Amino acid sequence: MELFAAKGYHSTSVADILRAADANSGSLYHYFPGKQDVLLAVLDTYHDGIAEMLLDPAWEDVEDPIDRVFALLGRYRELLITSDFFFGCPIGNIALEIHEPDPAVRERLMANFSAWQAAVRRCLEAAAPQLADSADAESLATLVLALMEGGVMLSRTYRSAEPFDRAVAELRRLLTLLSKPG
Amino acid sequence: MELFAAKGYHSTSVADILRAADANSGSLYHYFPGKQDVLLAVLDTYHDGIAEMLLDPAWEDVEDPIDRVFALLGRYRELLITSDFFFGCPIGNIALEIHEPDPAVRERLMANFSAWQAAVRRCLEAAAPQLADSADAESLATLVLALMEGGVMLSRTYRSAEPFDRAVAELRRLLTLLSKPG
DNA sequence: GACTTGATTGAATGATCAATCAAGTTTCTC
DNA sequence: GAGAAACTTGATTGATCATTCAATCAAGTC
Repeated sequence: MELFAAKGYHSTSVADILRAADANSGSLYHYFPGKQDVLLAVLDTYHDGIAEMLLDPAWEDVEDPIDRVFALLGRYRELLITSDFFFGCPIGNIALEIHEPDPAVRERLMANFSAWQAAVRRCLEAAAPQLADSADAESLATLVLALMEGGVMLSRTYRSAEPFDRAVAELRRLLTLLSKPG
Repeated sequence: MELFAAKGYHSTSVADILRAADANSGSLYHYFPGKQDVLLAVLDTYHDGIAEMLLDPAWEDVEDPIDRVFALLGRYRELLITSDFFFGCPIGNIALEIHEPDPAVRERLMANFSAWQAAVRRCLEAAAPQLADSADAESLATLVLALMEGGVMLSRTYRSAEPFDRAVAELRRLLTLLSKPG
C-alpha cells in the first residue's frame, strides 16, 4: 500500500496496486468505492500510525526535546540515503502532486501535516525552559516542517544529502541562538 | 506553456497544451520530439528568464540585500494569494511530481533550483557586512529555498498564507539574530 | 441439504492518453 | 512562377487507464 509513497498517486495504476497486494480488481472494488478511497485509507493509516511508525522509533533513545526534533529530521535523512534518494515524504509528495485535491484528500493531507507539526511543537514547548522567552513553538514547528519538506525535495532532486543537511544545520544554528545563555 | 505550473506535468495532457497554444498535434510534434521535450523547453525558459521574470520585478524598489530576500519570498506569497492558493512554485511541483526523472529533466530542475539559490546567496553575501562573521551565505540560501518550497507546499494545502508567513517570520528572526549588533 | 451472504475472479468496457502520418497549405528559393 | 522545403491539419493508432460485472466460490445459517 506504500506504492503511493514510491510512485505518487497518479503514477500508481490500479494494476500496480493489485499486483502489489496480490489481488484482483474485483476485490479492490469490493472494499473500496474507487482508487481515491484507497488513497484516503493510506493517508488515514499514516495519520493513525505516526506515533508507532515514526515518532516512537525515532525517539527511542532520545530524551532531550531539542534532540528529538533533530532525531525526527534524521529519520527523513536516513530514508533518503537508504532509498538512494528515491523516497521522500509521502505526504509532501501527494500534497504537491494533487493540484486540485478533493476536499476529503486535502483534509487528510492537512491532518497529517498538523499531526507532524504538533509533535514538533510539543518538543519545542518542552524545551521552552532552555529557550528564549520570545521563542514561538508553533511558529518554529511550522518552520521545521517547511524546512523538512523543502529539504527533502531538494535532496531528492540533487540526489545528495547536502541541501537537506545545510537546511538542518541552519535550523540548529537558529535554535542555538535562541538558547538561553547558561 | 505555463500549464505545467497549474496542473503539473502528468496531469497536463498534450490535448491541453494544444488547446492552450491553439495548435494541432502535428505541429507540436513537428517542433518537439515528444511531450517531455516540451517540459524541457519550459524548464529552460524558466531558467533563462529567472532574472527578467522573477528577480527584477521583485527587486525593482528594493536595495537592501536582506530586504531583497524577503521581497523574493513576498513574490511567492503574492502568487499564492492572487491565485487563491492554486499556483505554487512550478519547479517544486514538477520536482516532486516526477519521481524517476529523466536525467535531462533532473538536470533542468537542479539548474533552476541552483539559479534561485544563487540569487539568494548573492544577496546574503552582499549583506555579509551586516551579519555575524560565522554566517554561511551558501548554507543560509539553501535554508531559504527549502523554507520557501516547504512553506508554499503547506500554504497550498491549507489554503492559507499562515504556514508560509510563519516560516518566513522565523527566517526573519534568524537573520535578525545573525545581525551584527549596531 | 437448500439457501443466503460475502468475497473473489478476470475478461470486458469505454475513456483518455501520447504519438503518428498521409494529405494539404504556406513560405521560401532560385 | 515553378519547385522545394517548411509547416499545418486532424483523423487515427495502439497502449494504458479506472471501473464494471456476470460468474464462481467458500462459509455460514436454518
